[in-house]
Amino acid sequence: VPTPSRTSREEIVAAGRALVEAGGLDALTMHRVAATVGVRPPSLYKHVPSRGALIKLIVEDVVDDLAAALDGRGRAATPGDDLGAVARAFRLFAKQHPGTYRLIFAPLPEEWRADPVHLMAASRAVLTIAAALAGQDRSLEAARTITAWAHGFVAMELADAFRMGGDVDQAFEFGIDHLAGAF
Amino acid sequence: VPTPSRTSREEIVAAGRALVEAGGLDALTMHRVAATVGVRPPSLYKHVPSRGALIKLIVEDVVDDLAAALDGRGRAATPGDDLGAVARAFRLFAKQHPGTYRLIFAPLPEEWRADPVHLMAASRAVLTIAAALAGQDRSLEAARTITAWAHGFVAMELADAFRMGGDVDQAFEFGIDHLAGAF
DNA sequence: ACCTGAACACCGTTCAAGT
DNA sequence: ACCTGAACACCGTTCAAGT
Repeated sequence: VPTPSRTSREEIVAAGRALVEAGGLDALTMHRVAATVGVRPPSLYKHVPSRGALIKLIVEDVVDDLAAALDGRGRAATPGDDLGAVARAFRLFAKQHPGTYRLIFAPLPEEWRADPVHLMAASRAVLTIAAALAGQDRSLEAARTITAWAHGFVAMELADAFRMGGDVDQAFEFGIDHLAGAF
Repeated sequence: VPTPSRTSREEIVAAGRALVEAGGLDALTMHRVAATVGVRPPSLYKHVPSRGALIKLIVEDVVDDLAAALDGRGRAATPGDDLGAVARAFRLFAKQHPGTYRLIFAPLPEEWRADPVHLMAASRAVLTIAAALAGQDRSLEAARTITAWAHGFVAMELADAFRMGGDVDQAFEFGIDHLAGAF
C-alpha cells in the first residue's frame, strides 16, 4: 500500500540549512533533521542518500542565494564603484549567513562539494568587473585576486582572526580602494 | 601507588596533528588518538581536558610552525620582493600541511580557538612588509589586505574552488605583483 | 598518579516489518 | 511507496576500581 510522503527533500534541506546556520556543521545530525521535519531518522534516507549528500544540497542552495545577492545590485558609475558594491554585497551576505557561508569554501570531501555550475554562477559578477578593471585577457587572474581577498577577509572576520585592534570596516574599504587601483 | 605516565601531552598533540593532517577534523577521534599513543580513550583525559582543548593545542602547534616558516627567509632586495617571498612561503606551508593549515582559520567555537599570542607571532613578517610598502600608519590595513588575499587564495585552492581553468600559479604571481604595486 | 573496563547518551546507517 | 523500531558500529566523556 503506497503511503504519501510526510516530508520532502526541500523541507529536509531547509531544516538542515537552519541547523547549520544555528550551530555549524556539527549541529547537522540526521536525528535532529528528522525531528525538525517530524519523521524518524531512517525515513530521511528515502529522500536523501546520506548526510554528505545533504551537506552538498545545502551548500548548493546557499551558493545560489549568494549568486542572487551578488547579481541583484544596480550598475555603478565606474568599475571601481562596481567592485566596491559587489565586495560589500559579498561581505554582507557572509555576515547575514555566517554559519552556512563558511560551508562554501570549507574543505569538504570531494563527493560532498557543490557542483561547479553553482560556483560559476556566483563568479559571474566578479568576472565582469575584473574584465572592466584589468582587461579581458587578464580578467581571470584579476577575478581570482579579488575573490581571494574578499573571501579571505570575511573568513578571517568570521573566525575572529582580526585581533590586533584597528577598524575592520575601514580595513575592508582600504582593500576595495587599493584593489580598484591595482590593475 | 603512583604509576609513571605511559604517554604525554606532546605525544597526544603530535598524534592528533597527524590524524588531522591525514583525514581532516573528522578523523580526529579520541579513540584513534588513544590507539596511536597506546592507551585507552579515558586515559587521554589525564593529559588533555577534552577533544576541543586538543584541537586548540594542535592549532597553536601549527600556527607556531607557520610563524617559523614565514620568518625563516632571507631579506629580499625590495619590499615588493619581500612580499613575494612571504606570500610564496605562506602558500608553500599551506600546501605542505593542507589538513592542519585549514584549521587555522576554521570557524571553531570560541573556547577551541588558538590563543592570540600565536597568531600575532605569525603576523609579524607580513606587518613589517606592509609597513615598508604602505607606510607605518597604513601598515595594519595593508597587512590585512595582504593576509586576506593570501589566505583566501590558498583556502580556495585547497577547497578546489578554482574550477574555471587558467594557470593557478600564474594567478598567484599576478596577485603578488599587483598587490606589491597597490599601496 | 595514571590506567582500565563498564557505562551513558549520543551519532550515521541498514534492514526487515508494518501500513 | 514511505515510515518505523531494532540493531550495529561507532563517537565523547564520566567514574569507580585497579595498580
